[in-house]
Amino acid sequence: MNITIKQLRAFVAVAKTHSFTEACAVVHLSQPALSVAIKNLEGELGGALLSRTTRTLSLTPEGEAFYPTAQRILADLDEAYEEMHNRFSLFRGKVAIASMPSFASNQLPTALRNFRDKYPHINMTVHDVIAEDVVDMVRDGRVEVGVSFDPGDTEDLLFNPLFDDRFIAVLPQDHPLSKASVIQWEQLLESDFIILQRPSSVRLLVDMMLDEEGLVLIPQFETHQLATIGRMVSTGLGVSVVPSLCLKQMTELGAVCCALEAPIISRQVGVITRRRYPLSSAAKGLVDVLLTTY
Amino acid sequence: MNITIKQLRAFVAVAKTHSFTEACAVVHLSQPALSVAIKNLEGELGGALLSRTTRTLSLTPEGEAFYPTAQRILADLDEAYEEMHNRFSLFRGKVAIASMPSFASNQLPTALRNFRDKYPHINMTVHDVIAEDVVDMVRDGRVEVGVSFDPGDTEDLLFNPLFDDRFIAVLPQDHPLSKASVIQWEQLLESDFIILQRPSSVRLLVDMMLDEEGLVLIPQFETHQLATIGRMVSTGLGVSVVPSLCLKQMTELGAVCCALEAPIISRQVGVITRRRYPLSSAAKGLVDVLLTTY
DNA sequence: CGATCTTACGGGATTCGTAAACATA
DNA sequence: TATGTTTACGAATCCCGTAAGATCG
Repeated sequence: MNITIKQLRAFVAVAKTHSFTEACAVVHLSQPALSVAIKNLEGELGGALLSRTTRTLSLTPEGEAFYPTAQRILADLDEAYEEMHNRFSLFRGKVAIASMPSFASNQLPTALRNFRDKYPHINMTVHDVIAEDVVDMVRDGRVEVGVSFDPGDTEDLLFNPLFDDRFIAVLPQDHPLSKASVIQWEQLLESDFIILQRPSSVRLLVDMMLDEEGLVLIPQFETHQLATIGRMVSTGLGVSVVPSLCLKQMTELGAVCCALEAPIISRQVGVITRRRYPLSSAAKGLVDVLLTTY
Repeated sequence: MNITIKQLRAFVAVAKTHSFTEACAVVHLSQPALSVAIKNLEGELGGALLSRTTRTLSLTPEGEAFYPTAQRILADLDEAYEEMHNRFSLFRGKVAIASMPSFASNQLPTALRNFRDKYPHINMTVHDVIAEDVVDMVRDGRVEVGVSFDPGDTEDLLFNPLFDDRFIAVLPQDHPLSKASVIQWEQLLESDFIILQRPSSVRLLVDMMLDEEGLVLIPQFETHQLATIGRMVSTGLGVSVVPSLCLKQMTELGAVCCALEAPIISRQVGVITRRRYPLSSAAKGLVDVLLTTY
């Protein structure tokens, strides 16, 4: 079978206009070229589609049957072509991103806003999940882009750092240390402590660090929402530590934030994508926006 | 847009096999040729469909989206191609024929049998209507082929004669004329007469002829079924005239048929088709069978 | 180093447009 | 005869296959 799309277009044009001459203009072909195109198509199909004398032109019954089919195929093709063009030109498409909650609620919105301004017709899905799940979702392709801590040396993932996230102290406004520029961990542990519940990466990191330093933390309160911590601290129930990402949020909730050291706990936050798997144009655009926004 | 079907086939083959090398065999192309085909397709669409290193090959998200579409288009095309091929090769298709009742019930069945034997998969529709309606149905395209009397010089119809149909006398077996080889109209009119009711072409023709010859016919019985005439004649109710087409039928019903002359009423029976409108392959085949069967 | 895809290039087929021939109302 | 389609043919284009180059595991 050796049908070409040009032949189909030629046939549809002739069938539509009922004239070779008029169809010429439609397909941008000379009369003879169009004539042979139709002839070849008929040859491929095994019989005549058009019955033509110099004065009358009509479709054969077979041509009549083929006409809507040819139209449908061409329409389908054109639609697919448009669709692809739109995707590649980022005029439309979709992309899914997963982000750890702290980033999702603090920095991500402005990035999304930038992206939306640049590519208004891209459909987006945001998954607000804990840091470990971000990595998993990227790994098995449920999202193309993730924002989380550096997953370390992995064979199948790529990590593009955005910034350093270090832990900061969160204090009530009337706390004795609230005016200090830098606070030591040992100083902080003297106050009642509010901290995130166990499965979170923040908690795990803090536990690990304290263990190494030989410090002991007796949590007075545990919760699983950063916002709750902020409110509890600001009402004077105790102190806490959160990723610096959450500084703005904590301040808004009425708490005071201070740098924290000895040791400085910090992790790289960045964009995670799959290695050896290509990104969609939309995802490339999103990664680009993320990297330039921060 | 300059996509070609070959490019689509190339893409689908690569996407299916996940390998250029294997796909080569499928599309009967050399590796480099296939490579440029894909490259050109990607160029047309505006971005990459495949992500390829020397060891791994995967679809981009855009390629993933395009793959089923491309498959569908190709399947649609192949199906249309098959369909057309089948029609032109008379392996399948359909044709409608209209025939006047006398021919439909006497000669047509064997022709249809021949046609069916030759082209077993062609769908047929037979319209058993009076001679005038046959012409009308052909004229406005409700059927492609008609069998009827010569419609005369018409601008829009073609007539292909099959045979001469002359009127014959129908007599009871014990009728005095039943042994004659030829009967005159005047002799026949001496007996009681059974004849078809008015709108039929047989009746009109007979009336017209008698008028011209100055003969008078007083019908004893009128009916609108040829079979009824046959039975009435064979039971001795009277005599009649029918087209020679019906000879066999009349004989089977127990009547005797004789040639009739002075004048000989005859008309050409033949195949009617539209002028300047092409026939479908199936219709051509049917006309061919009709012309060769008689 | 081996397997695989890409680039380079010459030959061949296809297809185009111009010009002339042909056909029908 | 005039309009519109087909055939003929030279030219340009496109596409293929061979050979060499590049790249990843």
